[in-house]
Amino acid sequence: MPELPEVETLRRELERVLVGQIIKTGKVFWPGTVAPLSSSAFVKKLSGQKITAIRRRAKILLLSLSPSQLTLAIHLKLTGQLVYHPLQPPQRGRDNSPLLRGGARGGVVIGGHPEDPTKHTRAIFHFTDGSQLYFNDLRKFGWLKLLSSNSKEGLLARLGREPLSKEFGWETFKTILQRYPNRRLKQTLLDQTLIAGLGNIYVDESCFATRVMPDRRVKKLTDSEIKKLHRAIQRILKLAIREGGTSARNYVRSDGRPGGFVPYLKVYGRTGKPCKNCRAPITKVKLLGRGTHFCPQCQK
DNA sequence: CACTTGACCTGTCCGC
DNA sequence: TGCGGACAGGTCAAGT
Repeated sequence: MPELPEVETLRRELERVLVGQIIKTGKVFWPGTVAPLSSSAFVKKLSGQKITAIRRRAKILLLSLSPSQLTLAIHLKLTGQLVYHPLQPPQRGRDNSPLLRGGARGGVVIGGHPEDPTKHTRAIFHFTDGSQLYFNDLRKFGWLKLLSSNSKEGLLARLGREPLSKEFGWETFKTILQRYPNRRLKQTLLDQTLIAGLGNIYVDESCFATRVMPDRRVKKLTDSEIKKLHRAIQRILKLAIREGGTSARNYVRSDGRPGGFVPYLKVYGRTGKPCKNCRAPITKVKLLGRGTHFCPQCQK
């Protein structure tokens, strides 16, 4: 679920609160999340490191660390979350009763943090100012990797164009599409080695906005449709970023609140509901092994 | 090359 | 109520 707009939303939010922070320590609850390093090696390498920058490439977050010069790469895959808990200032008055400290289930932890790890918390980072970053991941597909400069290059080498970059003009987009003329449009749009950052939601939405069926052979697209699709992809991604992403299922922003793009969805997750353009019921089929939503009347 | 299946996982939902 | 199965959908590997 986290696609480019969701990861970019997190990048912007975390950049504000994490750059300059020093990692005091960490805890790993599911070793697979940090493989191939052991949990202890992972924590040891991170401890004492300062976060100097947070970038994004495709759906990957890249945290630059100093002085090690390593990069912490984070992929949320389907259900990953990064939730930041700022330090809660100690409170006074009756709420400060020791009885509430680390108290019973549902109790507030005064001067601590709003939540204990959930059963889906796979790792926690503790910063020297007392704040924490939780990595939650229901399905355990997400990962955290500590990379040298070389291994980082290796990881990023195969990724295609950033769809919101200056280099992604419509002519470039056309060239990319023509690379595999016999493919279905959806397959090329999802191919991270060609275009980096689109996922199932924004592909279906972009196809609807262009009034094109996702299973169209790429070579059958007209120039006018390619231009329209190019504009639609950029417009939808930008709007979704502005809205903080799409919380269709698990995704939340770094403060735990959902993104605001769901009301803008025209086809994704609207199976059987009337098309917002023509009232025909939105149809869902399986294409390339993925749930694929479209309007049978509007899209050709 | 196009396309499918399975693997990695756990939760929700639906029909019986 | 529980139980089995489909489904969610990012990515890669392996097979047809």
